[in-house]
Amino acid sequence: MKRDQSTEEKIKAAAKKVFMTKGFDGCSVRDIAKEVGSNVALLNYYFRSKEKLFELIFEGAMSDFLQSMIAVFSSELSLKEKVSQLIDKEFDFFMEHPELPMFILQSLHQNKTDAPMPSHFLEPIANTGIFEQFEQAKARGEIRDVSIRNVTMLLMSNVHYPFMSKKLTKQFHGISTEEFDEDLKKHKEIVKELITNYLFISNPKA
Amino acid sequence: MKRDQSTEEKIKAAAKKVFMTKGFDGCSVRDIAKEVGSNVALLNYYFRSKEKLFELIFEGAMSDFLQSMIAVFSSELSLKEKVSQLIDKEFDFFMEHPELPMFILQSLHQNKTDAPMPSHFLEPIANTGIFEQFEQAKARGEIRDVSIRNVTMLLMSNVHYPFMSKKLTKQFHGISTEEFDEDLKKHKEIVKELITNYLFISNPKA
DNA sequence: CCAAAATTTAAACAATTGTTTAATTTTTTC
DNA sequence: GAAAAAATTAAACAATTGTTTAAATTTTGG
Repeated sequence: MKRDQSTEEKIKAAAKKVFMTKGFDGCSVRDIAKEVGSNVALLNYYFRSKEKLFELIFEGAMSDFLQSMIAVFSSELSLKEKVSQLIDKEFDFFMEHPELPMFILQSLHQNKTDAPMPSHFLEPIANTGIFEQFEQAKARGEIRDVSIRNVTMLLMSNVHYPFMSKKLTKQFHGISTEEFDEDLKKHKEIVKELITNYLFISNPKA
Repeated sequence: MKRDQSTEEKIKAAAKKVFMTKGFDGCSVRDIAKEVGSNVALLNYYFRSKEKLFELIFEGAMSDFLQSMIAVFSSELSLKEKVSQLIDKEFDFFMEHPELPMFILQSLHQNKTDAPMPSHFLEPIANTGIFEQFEQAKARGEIRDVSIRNVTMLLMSNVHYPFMSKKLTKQFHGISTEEFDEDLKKHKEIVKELITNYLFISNPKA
């Protein structure tokens, strides 16, 4: 029956590469086939349509996107250490996959459907108990009286945006990729200090 | 010679609307023509090609994008007040044009050319003297020893990203547009406090 | 080794793409 | 008001789009 598992995987890898860099609208199925080194018909043989193939790639990307978050939240650390580690791990992760934030946000942005995020993405995060840990820390007066939604916005802004704005930032300051990467590293440290300083009250209950 | 200035403007307005929401690759010239309520050929009569029309729209968007920044920097305020006002004004501006950050970053991201930003965009900013004001404040010990590039990254991240991530954030938290807008307002205040607290040393020279 | 199944290919499909041509309508100019 | 210029249209163009068909090739199972 099955002859070569690797063909299906090769197509997925090529599709991921092409979709990530050019976006759904910015590429043709022939672009992907060329990347695979095969015929266009093969793509539809395995994945029915361009749209179906894209949905598969997007789901995988979204899963990766949320994975590093879950790993940190599942640990047995204090909230302060979790926040610090989250910033660290997410930065390291996006250093390896710098195109991911843009791909996710752009795909959602141009997605016609307002379909809600499937629960299999969100439940694992809720199941880490991070929300309860946050509310308890707030109740104990260890952190500021700020909503977790606002903390999330703060974290995502500072972790995702720099990777999305590489071209704008490089052109804006007229700097090289090396200089930009230096700025990225420094930014990570600034954000860690900034957010932990803001969020955590130095003398709890005092 | 000229009959109706408004036709050219109507096409530009339609192109702006369509390009902004769907992106260059996500729309056809016929989409724009339909938005205008006229023929496709009219677009090329006025603007030669889809690409030329897009470049025009993009340049205008980039100009708007940087304009609110220049207005604040040109004022006679202290650095601290400028930073605070910048966040305020940029937020208000993007409330009116929420699709602008995504359009700019996405267009740059998929732009094949690595052409540098034209100087007519950057010079007005440099001419405000903001860079000198920043370095002087640093020399006086009023602000932290952090590069202006890192401050820029901090500001842009927190000001642009929330408008780009609306769909992700709404789906992530399962909230309505009204709730999201409330979060946005709160985010603005948090960012103002966060960045000014971080950047400005409370007791200079001490 | 041979038939059946699975895989891969080339070719064609109708629809859509950006652009151009040429004709028509509207406006301007004198 | 008639000739000239400008604006607008319909139609066609070649190329590209996603998808399908049918034939060819390769692999599998007995």
